[in-house]
Amino acid sequence: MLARKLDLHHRLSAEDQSAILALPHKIRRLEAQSYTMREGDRPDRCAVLLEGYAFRHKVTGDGSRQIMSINIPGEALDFQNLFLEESDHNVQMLTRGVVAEIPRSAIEELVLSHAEVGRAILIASLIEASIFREWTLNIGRRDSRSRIAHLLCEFAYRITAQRLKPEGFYELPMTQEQLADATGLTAVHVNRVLQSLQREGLIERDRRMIRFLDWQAMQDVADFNPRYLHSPEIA
Amino acid sequence: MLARKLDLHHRLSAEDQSAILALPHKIRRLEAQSYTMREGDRPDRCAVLLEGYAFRHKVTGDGSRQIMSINIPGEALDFQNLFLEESDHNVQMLTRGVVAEIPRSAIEELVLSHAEVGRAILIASLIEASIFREWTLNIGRRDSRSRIAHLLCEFAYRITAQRLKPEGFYELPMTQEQLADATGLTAVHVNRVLQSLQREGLIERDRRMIRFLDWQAMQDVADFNPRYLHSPEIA
DNA sequence: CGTACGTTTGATCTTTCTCAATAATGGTGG
DNA sequence: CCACCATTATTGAGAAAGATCAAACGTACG
Repeated sequence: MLARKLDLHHRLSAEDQSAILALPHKIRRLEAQSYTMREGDRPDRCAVLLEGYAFRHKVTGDGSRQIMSINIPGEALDFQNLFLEESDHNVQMLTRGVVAEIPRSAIEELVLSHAEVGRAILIASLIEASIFREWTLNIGRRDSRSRIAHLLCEFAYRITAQRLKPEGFYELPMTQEQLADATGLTAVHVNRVLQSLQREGLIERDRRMIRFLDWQAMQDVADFNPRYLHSPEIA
Repeated sequence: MLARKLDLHHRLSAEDQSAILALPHKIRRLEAQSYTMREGDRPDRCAVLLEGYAFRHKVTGDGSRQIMSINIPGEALDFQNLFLEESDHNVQMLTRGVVAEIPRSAIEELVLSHAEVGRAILIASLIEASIFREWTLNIGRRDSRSRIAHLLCEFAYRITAQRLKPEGFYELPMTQEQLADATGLTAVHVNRVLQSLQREGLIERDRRMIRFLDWQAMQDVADFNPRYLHSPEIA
């Protein structure tokens, strides 16, 4: 279950794979909104997301929230924290879901005894860092229309690469307020932009389902180039 | 020279230290604005910054630039790229400076033979990722005043922690246009905000020199909490 | 079937951008 | 050392994107 799902973007030997498989872990079912890590916590375990979606966020002193990334099934939620003393951000479930929790000590040992696994964890962490950089560009330098389109493209691309997407449409399990917190906008403005994308025939919406009517046009509006995802697969 | 400067935020054994010391490298003097890495390049070496300042940035399709971080002496510039196939961003010198260039292959071997060094590189990369996240929060959720104050605080804090700062003031080697590209603002607005911080007696400026007149007040304006820097030292 | 949460709409306000002009500054060649 | 040129900083006026506030409308779920 664990090794089949854990996506490390890096080929591992059978021996390394079975070392991962042998990792002690506890399967845990989580409700939407529950935290797997809070800013200030000492990380003592790593959750691997098996089902459902999660997100990372931080909050300013005056209480506004910025979401810094979305996590999809197959991704480890806590590599960003596990090797540091103290978490600098929150990790929260977007939907209900299932995680496998691995004790920190087991991973520490694995990394020291299996250098290639350490390398794989480094690579996965660096790819996430690349996503953070793209989000900084997105929020700092694109207008609201491109920003939102970019988020939609990234999500569609990633779930497609992970073979989680059925057929031209998908569920984006985020409220408009969460979308706003991910793009540095307000929920009201997100609502208006979504409506305008719909009016122009780029997407269709039903509830939280999004259907792309023109993938190429969306990519153009979004200024989306998947290079930063460092994905071996093609969408 | 190399190991004395390379700052890895992680204690290493004498054996690991001397392995780093033994790394083949070439000292190179670089002019301001010169690139050490461009988006799309295959990373084949890692530059360690010995003198001067550098920055990371990306450019949107319509040509606007977003700076994602500043690097100061002692930091490795290319851990973010070295373990991936293709660079997803540019790294450029802010000032003239000196770097030590280490071949990728030498680092790859070192990481596989010295697991603790690999761990140190992972930690350094994760700290940089934490800085990316804080910048996303800064740009997405703080107003222009806090944003700029935050950048000034971070820079002051980091050069202080690295013992590069002389005495209450320091040179921030950035034009107002670069400051704008780092904060998601325009140069004109940066100019006005700097003047207002000065008018209110928070900072003094002379050329690119910045003097903090009230460190606590600046931290308050900036909503600056150094936790995200994961720095062992105290400022 | 009521309540809490999320979405949509309209009106108005503010921050920040844009455009354009002027003033300083720094570095360079003579 | 000085004149010149390119870059950077500063200022003002007007425009625009997105925020804010407030209310109404839907919808899911207990």
